[in-house]
Amino acid sequence: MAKAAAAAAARGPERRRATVIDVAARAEVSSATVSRVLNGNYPVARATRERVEDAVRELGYVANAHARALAGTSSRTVGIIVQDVVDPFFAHIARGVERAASEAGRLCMVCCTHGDPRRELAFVDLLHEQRADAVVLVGGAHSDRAYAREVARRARDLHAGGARLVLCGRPSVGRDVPTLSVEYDNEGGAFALTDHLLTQGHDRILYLGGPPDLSTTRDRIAGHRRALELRGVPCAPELVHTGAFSPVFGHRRLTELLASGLTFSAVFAANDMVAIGALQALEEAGLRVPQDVSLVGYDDVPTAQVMRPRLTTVHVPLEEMGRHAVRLAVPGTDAEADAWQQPAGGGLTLGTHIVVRDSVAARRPGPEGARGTARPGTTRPQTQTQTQTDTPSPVRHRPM
Amino acid sequence: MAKAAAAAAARGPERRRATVIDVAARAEVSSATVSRVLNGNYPVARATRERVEDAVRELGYVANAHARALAGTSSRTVGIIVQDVVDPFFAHIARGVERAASEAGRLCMVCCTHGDPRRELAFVDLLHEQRADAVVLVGGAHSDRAYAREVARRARDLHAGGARLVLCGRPSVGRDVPTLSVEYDNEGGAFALTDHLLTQGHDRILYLGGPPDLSTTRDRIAGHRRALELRGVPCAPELVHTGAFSPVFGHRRLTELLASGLTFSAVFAANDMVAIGALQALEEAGLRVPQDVSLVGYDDVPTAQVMRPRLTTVHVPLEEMGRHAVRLAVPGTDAEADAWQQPAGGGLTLGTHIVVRDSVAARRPGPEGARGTARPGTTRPQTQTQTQTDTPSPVRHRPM
DNA sequence: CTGAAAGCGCTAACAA
DNA sequence: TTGTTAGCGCTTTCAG
Repeated sequence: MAKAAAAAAARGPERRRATVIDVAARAEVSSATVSRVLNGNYPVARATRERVEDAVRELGYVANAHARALAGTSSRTVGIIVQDVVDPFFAHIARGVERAASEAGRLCMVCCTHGDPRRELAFVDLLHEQRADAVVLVGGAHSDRAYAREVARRARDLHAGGARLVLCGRPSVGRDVPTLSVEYDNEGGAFALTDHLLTQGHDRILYLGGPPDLSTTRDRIAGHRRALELRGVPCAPELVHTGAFSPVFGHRRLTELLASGLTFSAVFAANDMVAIGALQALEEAGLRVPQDVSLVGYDDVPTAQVMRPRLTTVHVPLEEMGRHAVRLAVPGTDAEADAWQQPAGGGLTLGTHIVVRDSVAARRPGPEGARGTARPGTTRPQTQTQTQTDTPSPVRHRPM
Repeated sequence: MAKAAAAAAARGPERRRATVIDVAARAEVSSATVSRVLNGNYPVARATRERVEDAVRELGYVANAHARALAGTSSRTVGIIVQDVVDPFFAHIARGVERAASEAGRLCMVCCTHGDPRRELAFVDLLHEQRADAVVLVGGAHSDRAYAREVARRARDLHAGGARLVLCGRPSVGRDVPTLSVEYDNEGGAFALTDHLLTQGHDRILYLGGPPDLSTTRDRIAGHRRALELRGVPCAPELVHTGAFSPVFGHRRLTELLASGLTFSAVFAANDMVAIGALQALEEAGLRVPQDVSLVGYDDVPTAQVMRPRLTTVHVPLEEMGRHAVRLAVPGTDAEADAWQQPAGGGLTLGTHIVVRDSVAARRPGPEGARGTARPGTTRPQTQTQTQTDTPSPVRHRPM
């Protein structure tokens, strides 16, 4: 009788799972043979294999992934760190990551930070402990020097251990830090959106929402400003109100702003969630969208098509970003081979484009006044979604 | 020099992570002491501890969760198996699971089946291999004898190994199979919804969507039928059209049905996603909701409040279900202690209630006709969401 | 308070 | 084709 089995027997009849040793004993082979049958990566005589398979079945044997990971083979997992699984922005990226991981034979571990940078760091560590093949850090980063350094350190640790840190939708943390990155043209999308609004005659555009210290917010505002400047429209500071990325924020803040008497003819919501709240606030104030006020969002989550009026927004290839993130980092993919060559260069940027729907109208000349057009949402013929700008994906896109 | 280190040296200068041995050597203590410092569950002299902590930092040591799991302590992970992380129904449950897991100091592994029962089974195995403390199986189950047996077998294996299979929103797989379960009053919600429609004078209600062989669909239709029978309304078979749980299905099928000349005054969409598609089909056909046709959904996902008209639906405590699922199964929670006592009894059912919004109107007497009310979506005063029925959560609810 | 040593379950040389 | 045997990195008695 093998040592392990003997020890188990000595421990008494407590709950115990079958191990390779048990299977081996039952099939009257060695543990190595069992391993070979299980992994199917080595020739095993048919009869032997069948005996082992029977034993496995009879014993209800289930391999131990930890022992397996410990004994050499990779853990076959990838980790993803997001703020919130429910937020469609993150959910879609997570789906991409999960799918690509699963296609690469990996399990996906999801962690939610709820916006706390410390939790984010802690999760990177946790995932590192799990020996994830890749850790994907999703969404805007807080622009904090010390924080970036912490991330950089972890990226190096991960890299030293054969794993990869992938930055998805956030800026690099340093010139020669071994991270991979999947970006989207955040600034360009914002530029195109504001330009669209400008073209429609809006010159007082309220920028609403998004945590002020987040890279995402910074980039979107940058694009917004660039468009403004290009048309020589002054960028009034009282028209920029950052805060959060939620419907609640959009609703609350816009309601306050409306009450304060601030004037504007269009609202650039920092993302679609904020736009949802903003729309509600506008409705409650008796303002029609787009007749009285135009409204745009960002991200193009599915709800944008369901809202009435349907929301004009910027399409971001969320799921695709997630897929690329793991493709870049996980062994067994074409992209991966290259990625390892370019220490800090493994970055790709996907294009964004605006999607014109029904929430923007040309600015009316007078202060108030009926525009004889149809009300949205009823028998009006469906306008097909129009693509304003659309660049082939992995190409940097700069509408101008 | 320690054995491991020697072996490593022999292996050459390849990429290698620091281990407890390395840390021990550097701090000039034994590996046992390092372990004690790391886990902080044992008294260690202050000076020693500090030496170890320094060594850890200097070496960039990161513990190996697999070795840890292997050496006895649990893997500290829970697994969740859903169809799709993007679908709000699953996303919300997943959020509950993730939060509760994280509160219990566990990592959460998410797997997506995309509706394939075989993938589901495969993931249970995978999660078992990972030695997850709990595996949460979410959403309706395919009513298949053999399949239920497979699930039952895995539940027993898991249980034998000290883990738990939690059925979330799906029926038990057998009398004395050691599963835990978190249900919601699916049938009751459907009953209440149909009853509401009936009360408004609708007697030809189209039931639309949901995979026909899914337990969820079966239960919802059962509630629908019960309400119909109770009021003596015949349940016309041509008014039940199952299929899928997506907007696309809702849109396509309803468009066909409308073209076919089928008559009905209300649509009971199998869930909110189907309702979204149905609404679009209705609009395209020039029918107003709720003036011409009433529409209800199920699940009460956030989008239901954003749609115009806002959707009347059944609220399901999704996130709460997720939380309960892990509470029940994971060591270190109050609920958990009891759960282990009751082999197959660890089940709780949360209540559902309908949420009345703007998508249902009393059936009009004549065939066509203007109802002088305002069009939805503009300056109309906001009707606050009304709660029709609402039972305290963990109590079985049966509107009647 | 600290060290020595025995595994946890599996894989991967290396032999046979 | 199959068996033997080292470990993988950590926790945990059992001594000291």
